[in-house]
Amino acid sequence: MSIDAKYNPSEVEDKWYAYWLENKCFHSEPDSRQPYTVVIPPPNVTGILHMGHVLNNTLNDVLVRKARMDGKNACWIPGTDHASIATESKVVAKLKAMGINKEDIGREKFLEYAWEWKEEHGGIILQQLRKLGASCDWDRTRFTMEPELTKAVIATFCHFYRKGWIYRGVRMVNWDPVALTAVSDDEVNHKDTKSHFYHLRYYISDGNGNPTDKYLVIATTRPETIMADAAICVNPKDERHHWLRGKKVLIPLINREIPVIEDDYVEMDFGTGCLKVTPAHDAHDYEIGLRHNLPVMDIIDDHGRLNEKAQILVGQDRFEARENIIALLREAGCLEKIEEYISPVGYSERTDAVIEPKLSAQWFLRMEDLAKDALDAVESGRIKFIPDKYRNTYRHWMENAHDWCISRQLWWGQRIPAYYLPDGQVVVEESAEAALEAARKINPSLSAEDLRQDEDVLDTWFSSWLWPISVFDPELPGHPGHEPNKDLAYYYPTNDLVTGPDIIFFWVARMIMAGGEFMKDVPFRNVYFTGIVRDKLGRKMSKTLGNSPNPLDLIAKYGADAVRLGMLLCSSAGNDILYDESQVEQGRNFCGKIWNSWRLVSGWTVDAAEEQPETSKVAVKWFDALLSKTVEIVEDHYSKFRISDALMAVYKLFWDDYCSWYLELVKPAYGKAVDGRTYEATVSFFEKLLKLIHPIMPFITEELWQSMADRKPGETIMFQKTPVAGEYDGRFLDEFDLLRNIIVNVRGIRAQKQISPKEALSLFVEGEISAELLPVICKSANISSIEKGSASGTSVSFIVGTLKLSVPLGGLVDAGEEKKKLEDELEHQRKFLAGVRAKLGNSGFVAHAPEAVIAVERKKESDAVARIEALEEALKNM
RNA sequence: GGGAGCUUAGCUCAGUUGGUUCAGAGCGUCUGCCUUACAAGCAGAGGGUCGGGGGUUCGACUCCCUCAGCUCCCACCA
Repeated sequence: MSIDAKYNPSEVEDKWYAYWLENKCFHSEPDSRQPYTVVIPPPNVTGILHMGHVLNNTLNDVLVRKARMDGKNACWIPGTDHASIATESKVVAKLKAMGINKEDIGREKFLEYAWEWKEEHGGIILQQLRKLGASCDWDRTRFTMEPELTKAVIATFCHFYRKGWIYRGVRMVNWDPVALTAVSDDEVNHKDTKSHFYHLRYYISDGNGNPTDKYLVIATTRPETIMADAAICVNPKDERHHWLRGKKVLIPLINREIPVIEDDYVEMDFGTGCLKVTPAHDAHDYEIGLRHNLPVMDIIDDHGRLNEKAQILVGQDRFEARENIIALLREAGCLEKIEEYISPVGYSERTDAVIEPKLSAQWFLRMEDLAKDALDAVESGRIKFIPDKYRNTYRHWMENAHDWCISRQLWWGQRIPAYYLPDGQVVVEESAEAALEAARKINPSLSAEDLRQDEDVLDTWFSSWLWPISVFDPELPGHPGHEPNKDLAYYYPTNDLVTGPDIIFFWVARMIMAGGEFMKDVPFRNVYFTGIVRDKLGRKMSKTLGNSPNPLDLIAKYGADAVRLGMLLCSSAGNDILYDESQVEQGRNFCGKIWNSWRLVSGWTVDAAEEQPETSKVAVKWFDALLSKTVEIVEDHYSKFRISDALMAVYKLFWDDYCSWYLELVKPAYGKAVDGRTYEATVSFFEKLLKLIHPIMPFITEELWQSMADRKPGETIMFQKTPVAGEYDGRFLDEFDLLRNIIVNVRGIRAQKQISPKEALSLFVEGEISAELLPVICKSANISSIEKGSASGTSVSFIVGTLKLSVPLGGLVDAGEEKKKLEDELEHQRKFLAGVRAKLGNSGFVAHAPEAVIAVERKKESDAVARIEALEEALKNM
């Protein structure tokens, strides 16, 4: 677009993205360069872009573009996750709206609908990422449920099964009686709910199943489950209940005999100290049941109704049964009292139904060895977490890792490759054919129809934990002996992973496990944890609050570069992000600044014969040095993943130093031409600045880089080399800073008549700054090297750069006050010196501190000595 | 209940084994400017006893103890 117009992002963004695609700028193949690899945290296939994705993928893209410009072979693998639960529930909802029930149409038909849905809505998010400028290698796009990756998942299951680490067990799941499915722990919302605490009498049995007149009292919120009780439990330390030892009690109404047992789990001061143990309907009770070998009786069906095992109230809903059983208990004289009670109750996130703990057979993967190795990978430093604090969280979890329940009662996902024989035996094989073959070794007469495959699918994370491996070589997971293919050998391990801390266990830890198991190597070197994006009031962004802006609207309004910068401005690793649209405005403003600065320079007329003015010489020398210094700082920030700091350093270099100082200094007077040398330098600076900014703001930098010179077809700023820091004179930079302070001060004095930096500079160089201004300059410029002149103490000399100025002090300094100040300073310096020397004399410090730290201390020591000498000298002369 | 972390300017946050120029940045606010790249701009200014208290030290935003407030993770008490 024309430089004379106002910058309009929407005019250039699609153009350059198409250009990059057309020239295969994102594509990577193994070659002799060093690879830089990242895999995207695969978003849900049917998801749409939200602010969290924007943050995550902007950070990822900055890292990838930076690495690419550093000359590495950058490869960013995009893809999506099939997200069993989320996707299945969306499909179920859609079918429901069409009047179709999942169970009625059956598995095959349902999956057809699901795939149809995926084809229709899947991958929208990947298109949206392009709007953001994400430089993914789209040729390598993967989907966790595509055939190749599914094969990898199944092979992995078989691998661990053969290894003996996968087993079938019983577990308490969160059953949603409305959706008729189990939901994961994090899909359960615990809400404090008003309920009742029912105190019930259980009469002691006489040993023959008949009640005696003695009884104990238990407190429960769920009286409708008493028919499933397996025991009454008390704390062994609870002396109040010692008389119950060895006794049996009778369940009210049905008079079934159950034992009294003892377990530490029971809190003595909660309720009555007696707990009814109902293994089938409470997770803790189930654990107790296991410890004490109690029978399990399940009296609630899938719809939350009492079944025939309950003996009474059969067919009633659990809440209805609760009301009714209270009446029966009251009649039977077993109801002691009812208390009001607030208790946390689990609700299904999706249906808001009260969750029913339900026992069911599940598949588990043993975590013990996997967790140990994965913990070591982080503890040993082979994987770094940014910020480091998440190591604690990680360690805590890994040391207490429970076995991983990998089965899900869903249809959308990889179906568990376990096949049951008619007699209940099970074979696990990669395919139905292989399973039949294996089954025939047990029973040769079996046919394919006799085998029944497990109905459940695998946890989504059981496919995404293979992601960093399977996206390159789907053959390898499950077959650790296989030779990695060319891609995997070249790109693995990946370098950095950018993701949220909420999935540190679900995903990050498990990828580390899979990496250790199949590659004997970590899947990535660094994990950068982003925070949660919140609104400016600190609330989580959510649909119901309506406080989440649509990123695409933002991009349309402000441009992708502005959105990226706005997002990065407030993002330090691991902290939550309080998003505010004003940050995006700031990004837009920065685009405008960059644009307009080139508008200025490109409009200059150049006269090669013109001599370069002194001020321009100084300005060029200064900015060249400052650029080098800033590049060093920026590199340091990037190396420590301080992205927002790197961004801010570049931002200030461009706006404050390049635009406000450099351009103002070299700008030719109105109607005059600029000299050739200054022009060349300016253009070269601008190009370097564009390269520094490109990883953060890819579109505007490409547009300007393309327009500032004739570029060859296919050329792009994406593959230009990051500017490298040259040698520079640090002292000169310091002097110039001093000069800037003085100029600022001169401006302040002459506030009524503002002068340009250039004017101020010449005033100073030509000695036109009057003596009366110097004491003020001295004060504001914080000049440390004030030298007392004559013994009378009436004049000072300033040393600024190579200039030495001397002026009378007049009555500005009180001699007595001054002496006191110097004495105090001397005192301080002596103490300081003693402290530093004590530190240096400490053999432990010298032995363990790095060389650089010791050097700093030595520098402090010599500086302090010099200061003390100077102060002593000054005091002597007063 | 168990674990982790946070508290620095009006807001959002930096502050790298305690050290002199370490009390900072960005935004916002206030003041003055439509100066021919840019009012989405330019030039300036003000603003914090670093949550409270105590301790260690020559010296503490930094280390220790304690109190208060907030956040997150895990478990959710029959």
